[in-house]
Amino acid sequence: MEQTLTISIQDYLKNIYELTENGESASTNALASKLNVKPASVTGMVQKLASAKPALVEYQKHQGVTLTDDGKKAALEVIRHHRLLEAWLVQTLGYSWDEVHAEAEKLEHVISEDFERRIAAAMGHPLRDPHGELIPTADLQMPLDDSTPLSSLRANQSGTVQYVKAADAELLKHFETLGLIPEAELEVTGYSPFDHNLTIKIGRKSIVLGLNITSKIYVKES
Amino acid sequence: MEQTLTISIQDYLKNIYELTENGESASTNALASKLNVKPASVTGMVQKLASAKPALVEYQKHQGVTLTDDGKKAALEVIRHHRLLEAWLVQTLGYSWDEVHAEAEKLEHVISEDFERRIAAAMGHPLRDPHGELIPTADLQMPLDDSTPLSSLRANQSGTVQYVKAADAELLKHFETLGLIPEAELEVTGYSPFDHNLTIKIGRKSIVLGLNITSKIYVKES
DNA sequence: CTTTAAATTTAGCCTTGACTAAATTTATTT
DNA sequence: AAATAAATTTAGTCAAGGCTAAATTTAAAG
Repeated sequence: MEQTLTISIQDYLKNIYELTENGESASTNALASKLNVKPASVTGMVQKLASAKPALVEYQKHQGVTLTDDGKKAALEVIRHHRLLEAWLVQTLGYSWDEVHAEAEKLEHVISEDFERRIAAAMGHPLRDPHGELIPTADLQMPLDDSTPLSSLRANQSGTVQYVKAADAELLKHFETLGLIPEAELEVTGYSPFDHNLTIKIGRKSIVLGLNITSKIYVKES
Repeated sequence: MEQTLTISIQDYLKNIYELTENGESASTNALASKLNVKPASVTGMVQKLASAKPALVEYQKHQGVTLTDDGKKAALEVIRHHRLLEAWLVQTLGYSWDEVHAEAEKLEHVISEDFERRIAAAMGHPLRDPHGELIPTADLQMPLDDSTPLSSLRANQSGTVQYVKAADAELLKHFETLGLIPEAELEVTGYSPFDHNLTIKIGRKSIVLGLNITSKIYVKES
């Protein structure tokens, strides 16, 4: 019997935010598997969030959930905490790029606004976390992203890696080995229209990357 | 109707530790008022802790609680977290001496052992927190204290302030104003056997302190 | 030694947020 | 359009960890 640890409202909101970034609404099932909880439990919590004093989500039976403005603010608050913490842990405690996530995941829920301000100021109000993800501003707006997936570049285009979208540490390590880390500069030297593979030059080496990778590396074209 | 926020087991253990440092056992009532919880709730939790897989407390009806070795280890773990965090927050984020407590109170429960090791190492394994309280060692022993209350000194004895035992920020500020902070050096110039007041010289000023203060300032005689 | 007061425990209730199983709705096939 | 499959919701259960009120112990006072 698995111990059934309880998910915070903040986690619900954060995950709804992530699932709805594409404009679609989040399904009960998707949320459930993201949160490691049964769909029925999600339904219950979502109903509660929808009927909270200031409603945090918009919810219609069988139609999925969306965040209200209040809910979105709360979600961005947690995401800001998370990303600032990741940056902070890397910069001051020498955490590696792929170790910070779990620690930030726990701290994000308990730090004060004062703590948030202090670390933001100490780092000079960074725009992106160590993965390159955008950090919501202090007034809880998500900055516009001027990057595109590496997979959208073609031969002779070049750019600077902005961020790397990978959940698991193993993949992150792999990217790091390839040199595909934020700030890295690269140039596309070849494109295979058949399988969408790209040949890129990074530093002094030339490598071929499949779509599974090029769709996860975001670059700013230059 | 007050919202009834739930107290962690760690908080129970930490507070039992503090109440039993004098060798006595902790009463249900004392624990209840420390934790802002009703005595009946304490009884319930204490019974649970006593019958946990490895028992965390020793408990006999109407006799109060004591920590088992396992319970003491868990308590010292949290206390170590708390004190390391206070030191860390003061040193790296410029928190003032009296602001750190609340923040550390929240963080102490969620940081990983890795985080603990990192901040301890970054600070060079400090012995005391910013209040001067001893920090339990990495192997969870409470170091011996070689300090005595200022109230035990007499004329012509002098010492260095080790720590200041005050719960509320207001009192801490007062001590700070007087210059009674860790590392400060002072000399006792007078003693009134009637009311136990001490006249001390600290820096270039001379002040008279009552027992209410001298019993809370701990010094290392020199 | 009683009596009264104070502290503690018991018993039963309430809320939260999970869970399972059954019912219902929506979506997909044929 | 009917039948089946997949997703979602409802209903009822459970464990935690608070709470209150009543019962019981221990301690203090006369």
